[in-house]
Parts: sequence; C-alpha cells; structure tokens
Amino acid sequence: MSAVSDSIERFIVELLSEANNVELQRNELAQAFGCAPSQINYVLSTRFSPEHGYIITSKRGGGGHITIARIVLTEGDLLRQLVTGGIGEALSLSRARAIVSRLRAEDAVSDREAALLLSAAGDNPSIPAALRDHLRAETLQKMLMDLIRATPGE
Amino acid sequence: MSAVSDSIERFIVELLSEANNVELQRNELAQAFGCAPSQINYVLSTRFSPEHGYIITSKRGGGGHITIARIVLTEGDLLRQLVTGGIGEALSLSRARAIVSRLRAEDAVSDREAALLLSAAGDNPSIPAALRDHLRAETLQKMLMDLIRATPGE
DNA sequence: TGAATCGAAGGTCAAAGATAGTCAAAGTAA
DNA sequence: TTACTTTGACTATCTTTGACCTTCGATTCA
Repeated sequence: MSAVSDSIERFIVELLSEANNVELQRNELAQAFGCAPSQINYVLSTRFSPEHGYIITSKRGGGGHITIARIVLTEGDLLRQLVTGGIGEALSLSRARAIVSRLRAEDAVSDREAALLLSAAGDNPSIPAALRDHLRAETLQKMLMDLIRATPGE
Repeated sequence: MSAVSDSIERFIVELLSEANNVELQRNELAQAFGCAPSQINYVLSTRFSPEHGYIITSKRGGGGHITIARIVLTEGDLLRQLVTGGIGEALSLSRARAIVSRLRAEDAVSDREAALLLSAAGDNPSIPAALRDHLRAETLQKMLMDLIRATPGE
C-alpha cells in the first residue's frame, strides 16, 4: 500500500531521530530502495523542505553527498517568525501543510490543534480559486496570532 | 434490490466491526465487486458520510488509498450533533460564537482550540459579505469534523 | 604549471504512471 | 413518477522515471 517515497521518508526520519543531521549519498540510497536517483530529490523536496523544518545541502562530483539537517528553534521562535511575515501574502496548500506539520513536529501545537489549522487552511470550493492562496495566508496567520494570544505567557 | 452497493456497504461494515478504521484501495475494491470505481464513492457518500458517523480521508497517486474511520462519540454529544448536521447552511457570527462558547463550557475543546475555532470563524474582509455566513458554516463544520478525526477513539 | 579532459556525483524538468474525485446521463426499482 | 443505483468520461493529485544539465575532483597533456 505504501509508496516507495513513504518508505524513503521513514528511513530518513529514522536516521534523524538519532542525530540532528544525516549525510547520505543519493545514488546509494536510490539503489537501496530500487528507485531512480531523482526520486530521492522528489522525497526531499516534498517532505524535507525548509517549511518542514529541514535544510538540505549537497555537493556534487566525486565524494559528493547530501546532508539533511533539522532546523532547531524554540516553539516561541517558530510561531513568532511565522506570524511576523514568515507566511507572506499568499500560501499554497502544500506550503500550508508543510508549515503545520512542522509546528506539530516542533510540538508547538497538539494533534488536535494541527487538525484545526489544516482544516481551516484547506481549499474551500465555494471560494474562487484565484482567492484561495491569499485567503489561506490570511487565515493561517490570524489563527496563529490568536493562538499565541490564547496562550498564557511563558 | 440494489445488490452491489449494499454488498459493498456490508463488506465495509464488517471490516469496521474489527477496527475503528479501515484502509482500502478504490480500484481493488471495485474490481472485487465487479463495479465501476466511482461506485465506491457512491457507497461512501450515501452510507459512510459524517451524518452516518464516519469520516473519510484519502490520498491519490501511487500508493493511494481511502481510509474510513468511525466517529467515536456518544449519541447526544454536542460535538457529534453539530458535526452531523446541526450547523446548517449558514451561520451568523454571533451564533458561531455561541456554539464555540458552549463547546468550551462543556470542555469539548480547550482554550487554545476555542481560539482557533473562533479565529477561523471570524469575518474575513476579503470575502464578499453575502458569502460569509455560508463560508463560516462550512468552515466550522469541517473543523469540528477534522477535530473529531484527530481525536483518538475512546 | 596551467589548461583541457574525464568520470563521478548530484540537480532539473517534463512526461508517464497510478490512484482517487466529480458529475451528469442512463438504468432500475418502488 | 420518484428515488436510488450504476457507469463512464473527464479531472485532480501524487509518484516514478529518464533524458539532459551542472559541478567538482582527479588526471592528463602542452
């Protein structure tokens, strides 16, 4: 049932559970999972983007490699950063998902709160498509701001 | 005697008698019952809707699947009542506030969750006024549904 | 030594493949 | 008729692959 990309993701997450960053070789990994090397890039860009809280660096040529590092921030920093412009004027659904999943991963929100954020940030068919990304950005930003307000200061 | 849809329904109900949720593949199931794939959607929407006490999630593409989860709330529960149709087509801001404060009073949601609900249910200036109450109803209902879905069954 | 070359990585992008969703028309039963 | 069921064409989304491109280090050649 589960696609190869999901397995690769789990593998990397597993590695990252033991260290804040991992270094690996694209071809080697692709071979281990029996897929095209470019699929590794697909997994990295769809599941380990900066929005997800990761930074990817790489080097080509002989001895080349890819490094995946987790961005470590305190909960307050992350929320503050998002609310003060980290979201922008428009926000695609996939970026919104990444942001929420990162908030969850950093434990800035609970499972239920993440579900509420995602739910409200989802596409709404009764809104013209051209407006959606704009509305989504506004909604998410407002929600995060209100969330901070509702949280007794630390 | 609508044989096929009823059989599919029974089959799913059977699966759900052993677990609170099942994951299946649309094409596979359709093939097993010798029907068009879209008939699976028909069965889901006519017999496993939120009004019936179920929540459906799905994913497309390689490794795609459909998950059917039972809502685990008792009859008479405010949340369930709201989700299964108690909100209606349109919802004024003041009624939305009343609903959220009742949910808070019953401890169905936390302070932070209430803040998120209110935030998303608020008036949005970039939406035409005529649409707002309709959008609000949809949004709140979807959020409550997703909230239930995110809550591990008791 | 410096430039050209070569091989070994990794990067990009668009096409093909794999699922699921929607909707309206056609079929069927009450 | 009226409501429910079934189907299929078309759409949307996510994944996988492959051809072609870029970069880097090492080697070879003037």
